[in-house]
Amino acid sequence: MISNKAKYALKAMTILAANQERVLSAQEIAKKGKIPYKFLEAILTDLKNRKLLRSHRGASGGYALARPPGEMTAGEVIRAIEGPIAPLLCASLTGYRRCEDCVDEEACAVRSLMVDSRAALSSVLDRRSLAELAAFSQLKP
Amino acid sequence: MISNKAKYALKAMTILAANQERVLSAQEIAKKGKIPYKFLEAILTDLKNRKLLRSHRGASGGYALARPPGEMTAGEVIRAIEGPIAPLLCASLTGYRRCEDCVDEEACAVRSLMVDSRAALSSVLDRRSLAELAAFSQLKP
DNA sequence: ATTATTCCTATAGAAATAATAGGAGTTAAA
DNA sequence: TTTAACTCCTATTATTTCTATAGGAATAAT
Ligand code: FES
Ligand code: FES
Repeated sequence: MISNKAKYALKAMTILAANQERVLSAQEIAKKGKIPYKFLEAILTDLKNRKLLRSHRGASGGYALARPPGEMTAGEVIRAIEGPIAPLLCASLTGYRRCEDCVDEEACAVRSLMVDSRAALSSVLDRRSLAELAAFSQLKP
Repeated sequence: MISNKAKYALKAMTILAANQERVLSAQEIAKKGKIPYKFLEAILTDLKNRKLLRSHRGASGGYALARPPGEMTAGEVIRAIEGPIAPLLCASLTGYRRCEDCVDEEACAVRSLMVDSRAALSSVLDRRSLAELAAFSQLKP
């Protein structure tokens, strides 16, 4: 289970991808995505610090994707907010950490299960681009 | 990311599957898996209440799998401890719940992504039996 | 100037996580 | 029949994470 925060982040990024030509204000995104405004602000700041968004201050400012939506993936967004997608750190590529309680990692059945889970998850999250998400959301306009 | 609790549950179930012939005490499992004893006790109680384990009280008592390890899956264990494996409830089969903030679920790109993620995860977790986990852990004895 | 924005810091309640503690009840074996 | 090894039950607690909310300073277009 992912947090609301990650879900809102994905929604916001999808909305931005679907309006790639314009800069959207946090207010606009909050309204379109039914996301609590102040919470969204914090999320957008995170995404900006992680270099997934660019921001423009002042009147008619707002947020825009840092790169073309075809080159950004859902996995990146989730990692930016939640950290590694592997169910256990011992199975993570991006945030590996040893399990104190497992003597032999190579022989650990739980780890092997989680390595496979990570791969399965990654095959979905790291292959789906924001462009695809935006396209899907416009199937029913 | 899953909780320590779920990880310990998987380890405990794997240990039990690898010693299918005997009844193991919580102490024994705690030692073999390097799991905090009192914490493990609570976990085993959960697994028993969810009918994944059978317990025998008193001297030479302990815990044993409720069914043959070939017929129990990692997915069952995780669901018993963590609840649904879908990243969002709107994408869950076992614990479906509507998203308040999404107007049209069918057109929601985030949901579609999570439906696919759930399927990918399930294809690993619901296909791996405890017997397989036990076998793996004995590759290096 | 005015207004619409991002940006920054601080706060905070609620829930989940990860245990620990102590003891009551059960059962097999000595 | 005692005793030791167990499960089982009920609390308690510290820490962290989640999910926001509040208020105002900095910035930029008009
Ligand atoms: S090595 Fe991480 S669960 Fe065993
Ligand atoms: S319906 Fe659940 S995220 Fe949109």
